[in-house]
Amino acid sequence: MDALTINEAAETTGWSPRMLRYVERLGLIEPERSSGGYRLYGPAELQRLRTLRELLDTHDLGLGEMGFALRLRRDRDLRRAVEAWFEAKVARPVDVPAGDWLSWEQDKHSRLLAAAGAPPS
Amino acid sequence: MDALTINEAAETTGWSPRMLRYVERLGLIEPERSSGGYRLYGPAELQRLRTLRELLDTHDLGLGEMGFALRLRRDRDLRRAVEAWFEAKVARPVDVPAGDWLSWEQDKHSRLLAAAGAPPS
DNA sequence: CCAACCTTGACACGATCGTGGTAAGGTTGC
DNA sequence: GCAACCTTACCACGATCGTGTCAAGGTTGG
Repeated sequence: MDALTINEAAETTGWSPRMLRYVERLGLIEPERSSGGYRLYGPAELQRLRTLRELLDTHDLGLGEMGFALRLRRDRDLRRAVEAWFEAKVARPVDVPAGDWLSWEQDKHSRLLAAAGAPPS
Repeated sequence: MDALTINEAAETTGWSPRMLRYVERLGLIEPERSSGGYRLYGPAELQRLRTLRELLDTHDLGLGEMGFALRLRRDRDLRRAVEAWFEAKVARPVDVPAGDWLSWEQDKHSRLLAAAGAPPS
């Protein structure tokens, strides 16, 4: 057989079965299912589980943070919005009439989107 | 005067003073300081505070997640490691001798780093 | 067919997050 | 010089996270 059930996968990867289900719910590793609904972990999933553990340990990350990273890479709008916000720190427009910035509402947002493009730091 | 103190900034942005300090501790918005140590919020910071609020609301984000996004964009190693892990989901090598993958320890990591490069989804 | 395993769902519980308050002391500006 | 504001540093407290355990029921395979 080429696929392990959840307890076997837990033993060879060091994760607990509970955590494997949690990791799946975060969308990070979603194993195939048997016709009856059993999770089936293949070599690829097992390896990814091991490297995931290593990634979390070496960079002191949490699963939630990896879940957010996944969201970032799946949701293009979100990614662009977040990047735009950070870019604004650099690409600050100064052509706003003094005294007017208090009423300068966030339609600036669109301007930010137009000015996309990250300079190599 | 062109810069507001923390309470004034709080009033015009809707954040609480407490939260402004928190946002600062996360590294998201770090206002200048007066010679005596008072935080001084200029137009740019005020605008960023407003757009930050909007970003969090429209995408249902938390400050912690934005803090992580900041980490991602500041720490090149972290960003590459995270990306490499996600890329591995796609760029799965199959040239591992069958039955041997159980002992295939995570020195694969280096291979992953070597195989960087995102295909346009 | 039946023991051993898996499924989802619920309750639990310490740790961290998001947010507020308060205290002790320094800064500003009229 | 002094009232009003700011600073940092704590204690607090509900909410969520990470993780475990248990219960009721379905699946697998010899």
